[in-house]
Amino acid sequence: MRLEFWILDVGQTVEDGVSKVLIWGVDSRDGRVLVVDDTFQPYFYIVPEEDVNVGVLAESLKGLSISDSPILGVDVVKRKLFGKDRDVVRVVFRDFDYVLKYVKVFKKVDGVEDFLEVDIRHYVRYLADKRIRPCGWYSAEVQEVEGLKNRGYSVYRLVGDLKPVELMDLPGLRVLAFDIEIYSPSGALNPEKDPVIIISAATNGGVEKQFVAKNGEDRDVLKEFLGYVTEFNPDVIVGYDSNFFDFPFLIDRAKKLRVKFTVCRDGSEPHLSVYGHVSVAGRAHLDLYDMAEMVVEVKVKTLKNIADYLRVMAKNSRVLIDHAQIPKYWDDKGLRKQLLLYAAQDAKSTIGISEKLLPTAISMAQVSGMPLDQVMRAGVGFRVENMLLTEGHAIGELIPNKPAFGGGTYAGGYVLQPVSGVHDNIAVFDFASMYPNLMIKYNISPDTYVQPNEKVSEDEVNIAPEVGHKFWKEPPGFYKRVIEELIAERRKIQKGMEKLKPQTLPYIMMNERQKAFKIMTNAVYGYCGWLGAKWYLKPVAEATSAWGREIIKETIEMTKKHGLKVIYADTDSVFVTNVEGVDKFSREVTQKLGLEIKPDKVYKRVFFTEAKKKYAGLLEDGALDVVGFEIVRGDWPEIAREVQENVLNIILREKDLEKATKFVNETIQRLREGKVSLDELVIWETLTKPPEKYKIKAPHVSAAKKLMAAGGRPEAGSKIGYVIGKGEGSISDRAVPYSLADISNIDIDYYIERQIASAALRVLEYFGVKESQLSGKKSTRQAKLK
DNA sequence: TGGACCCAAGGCCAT
DNA sequence: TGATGGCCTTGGGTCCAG
Repeated sequence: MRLEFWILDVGQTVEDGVSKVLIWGVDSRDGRVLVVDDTFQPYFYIVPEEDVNVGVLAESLKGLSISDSPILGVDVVKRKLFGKDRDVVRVVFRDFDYVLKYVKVFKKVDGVEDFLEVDIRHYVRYLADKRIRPCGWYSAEVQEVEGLKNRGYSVYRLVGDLKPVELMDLPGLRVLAFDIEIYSPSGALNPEKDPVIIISAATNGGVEKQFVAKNGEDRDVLKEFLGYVTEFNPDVIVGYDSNFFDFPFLIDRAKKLRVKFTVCRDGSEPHLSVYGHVSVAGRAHLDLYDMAEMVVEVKVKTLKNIADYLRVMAKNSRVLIDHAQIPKYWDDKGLRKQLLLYAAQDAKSTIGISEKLLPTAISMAQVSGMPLDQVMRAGVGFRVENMLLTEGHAIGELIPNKPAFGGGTYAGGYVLQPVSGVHDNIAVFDFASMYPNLMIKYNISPDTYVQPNEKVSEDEVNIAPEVGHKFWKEPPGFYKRVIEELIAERRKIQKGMEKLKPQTLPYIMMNERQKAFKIMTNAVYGYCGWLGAKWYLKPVAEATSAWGREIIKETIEMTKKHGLKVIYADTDSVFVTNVEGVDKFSREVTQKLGLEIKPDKVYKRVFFTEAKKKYAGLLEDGALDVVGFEIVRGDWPEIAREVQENVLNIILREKDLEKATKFVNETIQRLREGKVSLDELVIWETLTKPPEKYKIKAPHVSAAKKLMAAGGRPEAGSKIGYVIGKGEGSISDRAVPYSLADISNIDIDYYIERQIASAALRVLEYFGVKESQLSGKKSTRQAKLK
């Protein structure tokens, strides 16, 4: 029979010595299905030493396989490695568990130089070789496996083809959000001792559930929750920090209570998988914290902050309870209601966030070819690499092993020193996707790179400026093909969108998809310069940025010839005086340089200091656009950012220096009078490693250590919020964690001098305002006292 | 002995 | 666990005038 289904998750197993690929999905009749393919065999390649006869080598390897061996075939095949033809030996297995064992055996054979593709997981290879992408519709010839009813899904065996179906719609996915609360008087969160008092759940169908401990007993909480998961049978499970908190705690707690934690579709228990991800078989588990990274506007990525930014909850109905207060709220019968409400809101926020972000995750899975539950957990490099596997296989390129060493840094984009001051009527032009287009134009790719010692005629190759790397003009390289395909796909989607109504689900999905194509296109350059990339080749990255510098410098020269003044330029953009004829200029640049340059925006007025990568301007619609300044930085306290924003607004809109200065002084006055809340003074910084591993003394590290002393658990990746208190010693000595701080013990002078005045003067200094004109500076104060 | 100056570490942002 | 360019703060050191 034929089965039409949408791929939700992909896994693998070995049964009776046979490798099987497990494809979980939702069929076109809203049924949940598992399609098993046992016809695809794992394999790897052996590269012979030079001067070794590959046929002889293959024969000698064949001799090593014993009668009941899992080896199904040893053949000589033609492939390419970095564009060079190679004859290699392909060894096919029945059971992927044997691959590494046989690598050890074959290593000892004379004439074997290297092994390739031994570390490619079976299902990853399956998807790449067969060009199957998760989160898409497929049609398969299958046979139902009987006797497996009443599991909430049907099982099929693939007996024929499996081919894509052009369908943009999504199946009716069932999404479950969950969130747990722990009763831990010590605050140490120990699953051996501390019960799970509340599990809150919310579904995309609007159902909300709560499983609450009775008399502090949590065995039933877990059991009832598991019962509900089985009953609702979700396709997608979402949490917030669920990879590192909710799931690990529940798994450990269930072990302690001897409750089988059966959240997987097949009744098994979840396990820790690649990229530090908790994998739930048959369902896609997404930790939305992984997606919070994309929300760059939110600097401190708590569930509440992300939910508020995405407007998934009504703000005024919020209950907020500090984690340390949970035991108190639980113990007090009067307060417990609030705790239950708080817990319910967390689950509701989580399902709300998932509704906004799931289309993005699905699109990234489609474009990268990675399963939905891994794609947002995996780094950008792995997403690109996964996408490249498919194309590599299609053109017979072997996947290289990661380089063991080498590398080093190389020069990047060119940044022009800005002309400082205020400029009126400035147009900004951008080269659209500059690096990918350069890679296409000059055929820059790991398989077109010409080794320095190779003899070539100059008209056969493109030679990069400054660095001199050469790339064959023909045939089209691996990257060129991939990038052109990505661009073409994106155009196709954009064209399809023209027929759709905005705000509808199909439109939103297609918009997310075209964005995903753009993101992946632009990520190829970053990938090629990444030391962890299998296709890492420094000259590829180095040549791309060198051509980029050439292009932007030529553009700057052309601008001058057109009589336009260049105010600033950074990598792929130029800021020029906006006069009549700028359109002609951009057409000429596009034509002469063979790379499309487009007008991006126009500033009615824009301000530069002497610093690069910092400017602020008024756009034509009147909005203030701030780039690089403290206003947009998460490591400056709100009070300083607010002052700077007001100063910039006053200067750009009203050109009123006195008014701007007055505003700063009023804020300083407000701070002195204690009319400022602690929240406005908190400085947030990320702990990038455990506090004890820092070589230096720094305020956020010192604050983190104080937090630990008070029972907190800051770790690598935690955002530390701190304020600077009064007293003796360095700033670090006086950094106090936000939660332990007292507004009456704030070092007012520090905030005035180092934060408010510092941020304000960054702008005001260019208009001649001196430090001494800002009231309450320590120096002036001391002078007065004298 | 205190201030000027320099540098490395660290974090975040622009592209 | 994509890249480089760049700004800025902090702490710690040296040098030197007084």
